[in-house]
Amino acid sequence: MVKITDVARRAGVSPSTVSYALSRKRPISEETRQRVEAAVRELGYRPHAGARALGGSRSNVLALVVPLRAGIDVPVVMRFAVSVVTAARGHDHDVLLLTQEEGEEGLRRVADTALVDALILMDVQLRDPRLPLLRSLGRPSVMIGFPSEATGLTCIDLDFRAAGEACVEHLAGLGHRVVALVGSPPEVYVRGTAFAQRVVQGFTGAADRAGLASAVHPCEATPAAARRVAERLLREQPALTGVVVHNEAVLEPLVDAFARLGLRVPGDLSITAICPDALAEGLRVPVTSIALPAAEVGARAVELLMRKLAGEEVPEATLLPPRLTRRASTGPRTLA
Amino acid sequence: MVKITDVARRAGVSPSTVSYALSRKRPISEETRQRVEAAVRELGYRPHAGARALGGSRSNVLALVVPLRAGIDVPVVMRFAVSVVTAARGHDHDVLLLTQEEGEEGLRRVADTALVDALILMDVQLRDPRLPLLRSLGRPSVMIGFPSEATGLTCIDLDFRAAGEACVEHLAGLGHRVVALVGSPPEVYVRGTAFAQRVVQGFTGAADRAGLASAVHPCEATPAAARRVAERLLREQPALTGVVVHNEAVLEPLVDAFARLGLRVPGDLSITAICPDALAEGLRVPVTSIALPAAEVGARAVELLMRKLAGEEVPEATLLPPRLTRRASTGPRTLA
DNA sequence: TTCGCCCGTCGAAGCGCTTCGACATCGGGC
DNA sequence: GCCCGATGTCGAAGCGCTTCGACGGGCGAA
Repeated sequence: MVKITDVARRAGVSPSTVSYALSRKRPISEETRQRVEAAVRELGYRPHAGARALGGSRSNVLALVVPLRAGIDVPVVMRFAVSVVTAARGHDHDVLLLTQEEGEEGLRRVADTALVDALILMDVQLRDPRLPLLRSLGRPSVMIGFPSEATGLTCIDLDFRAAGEACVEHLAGLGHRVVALVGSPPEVYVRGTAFAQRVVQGFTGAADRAGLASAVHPCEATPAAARRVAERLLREQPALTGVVVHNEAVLEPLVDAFARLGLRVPGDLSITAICPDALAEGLRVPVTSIALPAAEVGARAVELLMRKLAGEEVPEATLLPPRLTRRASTGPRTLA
Repeated sequence: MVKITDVARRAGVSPSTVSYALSRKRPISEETRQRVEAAVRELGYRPHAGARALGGSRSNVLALVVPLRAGIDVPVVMRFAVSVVTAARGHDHDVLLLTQEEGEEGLRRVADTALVDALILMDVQLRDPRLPLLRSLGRPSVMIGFPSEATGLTCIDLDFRAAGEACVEHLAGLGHRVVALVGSPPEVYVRGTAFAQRVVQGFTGAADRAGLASAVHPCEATPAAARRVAERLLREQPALTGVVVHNEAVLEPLVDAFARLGLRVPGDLSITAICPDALAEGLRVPVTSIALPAAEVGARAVELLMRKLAGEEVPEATLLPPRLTRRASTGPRTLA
């Protein structure tokens, strides 16, 4: 193994100079640095990760905790993971993969052994048991998703309020005047899930600003509930022509229910959703939708972590702008 | 941070004794060990990973290289990854996630910096450019999948020959006397892909042993090709009642083609496949199939690596027994 | 000219752990 | 009763890197 002293000898300098030349933590003359870099190249020098971590108290490794739970969209998780790894490499860091299963003990372990410098958590729960731990870990962390109470921590996610707004604005732009939001199950709002409420706020606010008539309907995650909501919508808002769905589980049954009620999409009814692209694309009528920008979230999460590692202050909450993908389910209001 | 000297002081022994007590690399009296362990618990001691790696020249980290390429079945990859992480944790190791994108340079980097002790590669190509690198890396590695030439390396995968056999035996057991294999595209056989040829060998051998009439049909990965193969099968083997499909891309079109030709499954034709469970389950007629046992492959890969790290010799090739899942697509031969 | 300063470099002291050799103690075999 | 080999423990020497303090030389200011 070639070590720093070998490089030093070859370049005719001391080991500390080599270290400084490579880390640029102290001024080194251009000429000396050139010689050092040449020696590094010629010898194929690679600093020993363990030694570096021990000496410099930085391992240059991030922990990424991925969820396993049922109901998780695996391809989305994978996209997060890949974007995190790629972004981390861009900052000269590697990524250690932890499974949710390892739980708090796993987090504590990798943090306490200084195996990692910082952590990224995915699939954060509203009342996530790991929050107090994160606060006391003594290492920077970023959560992908928003728990109900995250003071002192850092979160990043899609801006669900803007997503709600974007859906409404899209419909308004197509001429729709009466819209409805089919939302999450009632208990989600009761628990105060941040992202669900944000959607409602965005939806309602945008509808008001655009002068649309609007209504919000929470909906259980069952096909039967979807059917009931569909019927109720038509009864209570006979002039309804635009629907926003923020409830993955009922999107398909809801579309079916509308069809069974004799409504054509988008002829009679335009539908937009906030859901994974795969779901929106796979339906009989592909649905105009806003998806979670996994790649961007991952990259930004890493960036936040790097800034925290550098001692910078970062915002507690980062919200990413939604992007709406037009598909077959939305069209201009037809004046029947 | 609590360090080994703190533990030593508390337990009233020297640091080296603590080290030996914990690693059990030298005999330590039961009583002393108890005291050391108590001190560890009371102080919440965690050995510093970097120091450990530096002192002991073992980082206790494995690298896992996951594929990104198009056409990759992401959930399957994820299942591999999770099983590798879980198995690694069972051996007190962590897992560093590398993306295929990083390429050979990434492998060299994590190996040369001693960030990892050993490597696991997924999605191995037949003539994988990384093979010579693996041989020269000076660290143990295991490949999931078989390249065409892997002397001196270690591979593990599903036993595709046995999978071919199992399909035939299942059909033979149901009374079928004339069977066909719809295989991979011709060029796959031309290139000598190990796993494709193994399936053919297993299929043919088992058919011969069972006294069945059999034929093998390579098939391009297009719906049109699937239709052509379906027609040809019926023309050339009029008495055909059993089909084995080893070509994910054409399974669905092939089933459709048979339906369009007026054959009912499994009434007229029994079909088995070697493909991911999700695909087999998702078809109109769920297909009896043999899937890649991702969890087991991952766990075994880690085990092989651990044995190599321990200096043991391990077999170059490990083949896992296939397991056939019965679904609706196979039934007894009906004597029309 | 001299003082003080900054630039560029060096030497040495760790970082926290493992491991090697040494040493003391204790039995058992002759 | 003595020697020898286990057995159990200790001290010290690294592992390869970073970093701190120091130092010499050059330069601008006084």
